[in-house]
Amino acid sequence: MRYYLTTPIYYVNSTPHIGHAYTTIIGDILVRHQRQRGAETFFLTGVDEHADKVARVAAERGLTPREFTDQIVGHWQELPRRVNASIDFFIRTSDEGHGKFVQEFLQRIYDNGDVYEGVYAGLYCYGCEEFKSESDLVDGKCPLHDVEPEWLEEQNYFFRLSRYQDALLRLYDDRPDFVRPQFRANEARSFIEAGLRDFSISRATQKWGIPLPWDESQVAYVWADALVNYLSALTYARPGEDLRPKFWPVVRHLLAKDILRFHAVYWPALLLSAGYEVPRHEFIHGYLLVEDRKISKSLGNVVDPLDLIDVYGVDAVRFWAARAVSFGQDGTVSLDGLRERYERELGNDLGNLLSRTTAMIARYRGGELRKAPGQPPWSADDLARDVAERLDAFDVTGALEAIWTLVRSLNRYVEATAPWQLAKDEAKADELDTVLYDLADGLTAAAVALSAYIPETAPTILRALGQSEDLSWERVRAGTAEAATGIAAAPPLFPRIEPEAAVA
RNA sequence: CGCGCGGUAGAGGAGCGGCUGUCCUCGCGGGCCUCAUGAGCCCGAGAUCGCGGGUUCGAAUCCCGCCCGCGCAACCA
Repeated sequence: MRYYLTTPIYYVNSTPHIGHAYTTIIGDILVRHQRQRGAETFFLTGVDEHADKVARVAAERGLTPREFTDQIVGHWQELPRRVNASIDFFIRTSDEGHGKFVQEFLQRIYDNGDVYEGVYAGLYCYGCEEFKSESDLVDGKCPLHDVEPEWLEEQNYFFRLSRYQDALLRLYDDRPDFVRPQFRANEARSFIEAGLRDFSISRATQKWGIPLPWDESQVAYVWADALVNYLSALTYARPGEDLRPKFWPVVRHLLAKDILRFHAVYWPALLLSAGYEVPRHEFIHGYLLVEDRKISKSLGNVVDPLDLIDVYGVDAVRFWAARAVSFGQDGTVSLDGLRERYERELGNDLGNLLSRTTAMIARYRGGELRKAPGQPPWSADDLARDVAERLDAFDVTGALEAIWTLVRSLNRYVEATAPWQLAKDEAKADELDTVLYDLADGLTAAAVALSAYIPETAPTILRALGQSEDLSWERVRAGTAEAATGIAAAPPLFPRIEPEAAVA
């Protein structure tokens, strides 16, 4: 089994914000989970560097574009590290390997007769030396230069998107799960149905970019360059190895709704034209809308996710991202919400469960866990199947909720069996052993199941229970815990955070 | 105009044809426990599941209409 997952490549000249972290975190949860199930995985993220603005800013600073992006790409390389995303490769569209591949890719489209010369017309700002869209303008003027852009026409190359209308409709009809959630597929499909126009894939006025192989006076336009990263990375991520046979087309693209059209319409058409299979799935998620009542003093409404990690820890932020908003929908989140989740769910439900479990094993059995399975009122086996099914379908939130149901069951089990009562009665020693075992066992299974979400904390739980740190998915089952000794009352997994520190 | 999404207890969300409106987080009222991170558990108050029709033995869940909020409408990562 193979699983290749991508995030979009982020625009290098902007700043990482919570939304970028969100996509990267969710992607990592999916990949880590598949890895637990024994899949051979590949996880790709990176940056898009070929924008005219990059070249312009670089020139202002007396740098080459690549020198400039070398300076700012660090923020983006930092992002996966800080959210503990287990990426396999970080692509930059200025990579030599990418450029070479894009040229090959476009040449195939060209050879296939899908490219023709046409006239591209638009509003052009001479100050910026680029075309502007309506949304770029303020009061009809370029906000940077405060002048009205001029209508300009240039000769460049177009891709015959219109030729792929029927093929795309067939794709959507044959593969209802190509784009998920379903309502996004509907959106894309109705867009296609309304009729597709060819689009320009090159720019004559721009110099920073990948030259077209058949006309080096023009460079590839952003969408003809950036999307191809998903494929190009496979050709050079591991020197001397072509990963395409392994990971194409078992690719899953993760992206936010703003770039649905390019991924769900343009990209499959480009692939078909170039003779590649289309991706296995594209999952479109919504926006994380951060409620900015009492935060965002100087940063507008941009909350730096890295700051949140400093306060609450990476696992808490990952957990929150997966839990706070139903994955796929838009959702409003707040820093209060993060703190609540941290204290109530991670601290009280899970952290405290480990504390009380280990404390009782230490106190009543001198730290010895005996293998004495009972018939607890939950089924780790059902959980394993349910969670796997949900994560195969990108239901990151639902899968977590399912695991949390187990965590809550364990707390209820403690109350129902009252081990502190059993401990008072020598005749009930076996019963106590069973309860303690069931608790440790359930917690072991929960920790393994949760490890994709909270990769730092899960092994800590296993260690505290004297269990192996093996995260294989087969361990999410009843009776997974082994006998152990030397179990001591565990320190808090998610200690309370002082209010001062919590003010982000 | 068109297309899409949403409108569920005080707040925010799951649920999307069937056991009495079930569940989750927070808030509110009451109680239990003492293993534990001022943690845990139970009970309760609180909803005509936007409005009006229809389909069905049965609808929050499907269909039609309407109202309200949001998004998209093509070169905008």
